[in-house]
Amino acid sequence: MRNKLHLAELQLAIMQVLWDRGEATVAEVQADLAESRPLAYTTVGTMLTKMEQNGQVAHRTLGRVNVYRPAVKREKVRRSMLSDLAARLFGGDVTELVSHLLDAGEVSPAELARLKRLIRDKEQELRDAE
Amino acid sequence: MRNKLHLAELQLAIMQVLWDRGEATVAEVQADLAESRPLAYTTVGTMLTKMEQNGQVAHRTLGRVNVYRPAVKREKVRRSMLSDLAARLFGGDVTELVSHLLDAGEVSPAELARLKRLIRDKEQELRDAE
DNA sequence: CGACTACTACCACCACGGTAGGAGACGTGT
DNA sequence: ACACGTCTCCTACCGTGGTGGTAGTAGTCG
Repeated sequence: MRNKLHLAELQLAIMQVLWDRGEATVAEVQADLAESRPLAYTTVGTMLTKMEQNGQVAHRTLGRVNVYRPAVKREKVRRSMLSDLAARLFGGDVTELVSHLLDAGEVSPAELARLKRLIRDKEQELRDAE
Repeated sequence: MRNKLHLAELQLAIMQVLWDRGEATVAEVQADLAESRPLAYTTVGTMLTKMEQNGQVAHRTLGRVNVYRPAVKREKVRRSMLSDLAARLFGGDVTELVSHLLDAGEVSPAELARLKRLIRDKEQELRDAE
């Protein structure tokens, strides 16, 4: 039984739409997804239904249209999937992970600066907690 | 057609064993996995076969035993899966990602220090490249 | 030699993500 | 009143990850 917080490819894409819009009809989701991945209307509908069964989205009926909304929090999913990957792929070694991130990705100097501040804040936080 | 660098749950666990040991027989993989997930010998064997078809592992026959070895580099997989997740889940926003990592996980002060140095190095690297 | 054991190879099967077609309900413009 | 377009719902299908049984084969030991 799959964890509700683990989202597959398309599911995640759909959730992004819902998170961004707050709620959306099948047509709206399909429209938003159309450029990156053109899908049949029914495909989106089916997926939404399955995701509702999984407890990942919920819907209310407005007139005769279903309006879907997220049933899991973006933050929760992010945290869950990320720490999952961190554990599985890096054995929880955060440093290794970030190192790969820096090597592989486009990290702008501005981002580096923000990262530095982030870490400083975290250090402060840990000190305060003591 | 799935990317060879995208590994599912069990596949990843198996790869970890192979990466750690360099190469291993089915029995060895099964033994290493036994504690975290007890699996039938045949399950491991089948999975290895499928992974060979996927080009993720290769094997040589030693006597009458198959010895499997990784056919993809740990670094490659890490980089690929990580940046994949970064893109899909955080829209490429590395700062957001690291922020979640710090909030969610156990980050020791020592790790924070290492992270700081990591970023400093990266900044230096970018400056030098200019 | 004959029984045991350790493996591999082949096959079956389920769950689920992903994809979509077709049926049927219903509001709307002419 | 009717044809149209729009929506939902049901059904189906494929690929693949994951799980394991069965059978055959090749060494090993009393």
